[in-house]
Amino acid sequence: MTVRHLSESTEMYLKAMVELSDHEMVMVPRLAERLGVTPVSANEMVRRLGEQGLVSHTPYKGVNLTKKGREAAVNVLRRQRLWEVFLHDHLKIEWSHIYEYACSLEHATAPEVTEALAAFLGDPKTCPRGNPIPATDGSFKPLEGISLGELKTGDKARILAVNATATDVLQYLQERDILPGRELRVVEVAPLQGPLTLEVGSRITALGLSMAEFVIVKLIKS
Amino acid sequence: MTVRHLSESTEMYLKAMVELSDHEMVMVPRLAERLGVTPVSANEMVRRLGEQGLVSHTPYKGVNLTKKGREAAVNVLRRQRLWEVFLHDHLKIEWSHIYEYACSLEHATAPEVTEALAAFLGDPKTCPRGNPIPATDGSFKPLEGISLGELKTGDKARILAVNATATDVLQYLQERDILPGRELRVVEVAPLQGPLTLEVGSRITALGLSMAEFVIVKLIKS
DNA sequence: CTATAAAATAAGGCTAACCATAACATTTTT
DNA sequence: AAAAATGTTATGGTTAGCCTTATTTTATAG
Ligand SMILES: [Mn+2]
Ligand SMILES: [Mn+2]
Ligand SMILES: [Mn+2]
Ligand SMILES: [Mn+2]
Repeated sequence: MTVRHLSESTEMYLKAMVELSDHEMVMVPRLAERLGVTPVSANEMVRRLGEQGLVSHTPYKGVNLTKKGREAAVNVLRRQRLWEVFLHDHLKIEWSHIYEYACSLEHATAPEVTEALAAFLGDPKTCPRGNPIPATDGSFKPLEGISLGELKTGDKARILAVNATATDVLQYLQERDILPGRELRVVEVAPLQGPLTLEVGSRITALGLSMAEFVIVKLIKS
Repeated sequence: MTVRHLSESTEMYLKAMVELSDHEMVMVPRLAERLGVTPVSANEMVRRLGEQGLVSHTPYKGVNLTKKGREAAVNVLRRQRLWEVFLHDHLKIEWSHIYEYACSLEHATAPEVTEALAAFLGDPKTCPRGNPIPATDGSFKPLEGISLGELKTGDKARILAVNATATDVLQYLQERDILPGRELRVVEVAPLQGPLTLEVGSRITALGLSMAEFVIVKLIKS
């Protein structure tokens, strides 16, 4: 019954599932990509997670989290985002590095430490990448935003969150001032999956579609 | 040349070696006890550590750290003790739990995080268990104290450090106010490895020899 | 110097996560 | 309906860390 200690790998699979698509089914090869393993390895792991009652897999349809799995996953998210706040606000670690470091610490954090950290930080509601921090009971309101990649030429929007995880991608975005809170305007959308041209604070930047997928925005004016 | 990422297990073996006896040789079965593994497993691990140039093992004489191994070990100590300070002073985690929690976090802490944490904490010199915190370059002055088990009846001493690691042992000591900074007097030393009777702050406590070994004191008056 | 205790090694096993390569099943596209 | 693309499974590996049981080697105490 009690959720005994889950391995780092297990926690990363579960977290990847909420990050990729909360509640919807995820194809196993998508999980594999996100986690940097082969589809065969991801299938093996999904079988193990299934045996532990953390996920359910319908072949050719996808995997999703069970109640138990989702609880564990959301708890990992909580730990990760609390550490992100600490690393950013208190340790003054560079924004583009905090995800990576928090992603290590999250697996080494006991419940008592998690709750003490939350209290120390003043129960923050948002992490530096713009995402909501789940409460102790697992509740959190997902962002009501759309991907930057869905905007059309001329649209104006405010950046809500940046969901990239790779440090180099985060650094690339940080250098271009594509950060939570910033406002932007879509100057042009190139055809054929081409790049977006953006104006962010009087600065013009081109951004590939795959990177734009990571940026969650709220439309201000279309 | 560069010390790439060492596994948690590797770091724990190295740390155990400095904790058990800095610079002196350690018998492999002593390491095994400290780490809670069988002597066979410890021997296997020592072989692997030897292959990586972290330790050198002379059969029937003992193991010791190489320069490279000691550097890595001391760095683990630094991380551990910095986290202990954070957990104790900022998160207000109960004293008897901080070793255990810091012992998880230490392996998940990148150099940049370690240094930022040290700066945040104001470069503390001592951890809540009384031990010195090694500097970035690995330097630290070991405590010049003796084990509480070496005291004689009538001796007065001040507790410098408590080197226990098991949470239940730490809790036992905490309950009896056997903490760094406290002063005590040895009321009686029972013969045949028997317990010590101590007076700690007007309170009389009996303490087994094996626990007394964990307590490092400075003799005030004999 | 020999008996005993302690340390080490040999041998065989286990599990969690990974890998590659190949075969197979299903869905999607044409 | 067939072809192509995608997802899954089968098979056989690897590595790090653990385990047990049995044997061998060395140190040490009498
Ligand atoms: Mn992680
Ligand atoms: Mn540890
Ligand atoms: Mn073997
Ligand atoms: Mn197999």
